[in-house]
Amino acid sequence: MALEQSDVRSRKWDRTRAEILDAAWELARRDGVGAMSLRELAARVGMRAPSLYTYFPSKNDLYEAMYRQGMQQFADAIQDTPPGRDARETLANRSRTFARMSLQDPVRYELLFQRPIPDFAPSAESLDIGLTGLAETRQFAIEAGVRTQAAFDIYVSMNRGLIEMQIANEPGGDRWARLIDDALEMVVEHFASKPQRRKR
Amino acid sequence: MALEQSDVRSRKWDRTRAEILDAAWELARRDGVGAMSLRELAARVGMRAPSLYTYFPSKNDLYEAMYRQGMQQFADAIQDTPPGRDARETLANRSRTFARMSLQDPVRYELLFQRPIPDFAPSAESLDIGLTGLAETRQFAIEAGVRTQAAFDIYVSMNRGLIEMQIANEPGGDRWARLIDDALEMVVEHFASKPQRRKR
DNA sequence: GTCTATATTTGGATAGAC
DNA sequence: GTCTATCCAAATATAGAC
Repeated sequence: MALEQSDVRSRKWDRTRAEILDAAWELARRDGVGAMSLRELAARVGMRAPSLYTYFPSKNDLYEAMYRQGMQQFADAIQDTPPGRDARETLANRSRTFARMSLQDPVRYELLFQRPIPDFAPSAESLDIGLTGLAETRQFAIEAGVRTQAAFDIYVSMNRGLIEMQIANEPGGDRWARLIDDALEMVVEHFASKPQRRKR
Repeated sequence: MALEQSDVRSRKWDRTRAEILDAAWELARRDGVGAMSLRELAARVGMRAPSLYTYFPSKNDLYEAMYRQGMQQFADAIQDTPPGRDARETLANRSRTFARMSLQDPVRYELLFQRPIPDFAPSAESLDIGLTGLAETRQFAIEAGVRTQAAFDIYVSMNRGLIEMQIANEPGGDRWARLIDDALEMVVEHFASKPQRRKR
């Protein structure tokens, strides 16, 4: 069954759009996400700047597409993480995946979890992409004995703290990254080994 | 004993410079440290942009002055932190001071501990300002039972993680900030209550 | 020391021809 | 869809008068 012409056209359009997006990530990795210019981005895909507007109505829409794609990559990776023999292992595996994804591409981490561009705010729809995986992870944490929201917040902050120290102070190294497993196990052990009170 | 005329002049120059620096912090707090323009900064102190060059040779020199000042404020606050009854309390007090300073002015935190401006790198001299206080804190940590560099890195990362989660997700709130004391105590307890092996 | 005027660069975005 | 040409805004920084 032959494709409609409009389908062919839109598939080409999609491919070009994806190519621009790839080039945008490359450029962001080189110069920082805030220092990316449409002129240079266009040059990288063999175009002039105005042609980009065929694919993205504005620069913020480009950021939005990058944000959504990055968020989707995180969500996919988290949900593709193999479960362990118990909830505690599954939680550890997911945390490792999050750390690996973060360290693998610090610029993506920056765009998703810090606020590097003052004028850009991701859409609620894009923000939602990660919520399902996060809710699942929270359930594994509960099963692993990290029961309260506060305990889970500490757990997540421990992971994030080591990741951000690694990225900020020694990108590409492992001084902080190599501590992640032990540090997270410490948190789980702390909360799992004793009953948690609801209030203090 | 009368001041030399050159002293009078330089004191006025110092005052104006300090006034510009204050206005720069105000502006950075409002717009973000990367979105600060010299035109608006000048307007805030009743000047035109070119006049600022009498006090700062370039915008990067202004950033450098801000960085140094912010670093000095952190160093002073840390070293003015009252000691506790033992090393563990002193360590906790210092960590609380660091967190309080961070949350009190997130833009200062950002300038000092993240890299918000791609073209700006602080001088080695400015970076050194915090080193003495950090080395002292490390000593208190050792006395408190947080002996290895890795253990101290985890301790610091726990504090930083909670601070950054608070700033990034809920500036002005306390969802993560209120967990700092307990989380840091958990880390100290973990390392202090058992002998630490040098390697794993 | 401060000003006006301006150089220079760079950015996002649009108009309209092809 | 892509281009050239251009607009418009904003930024840092400098020259030279006062």
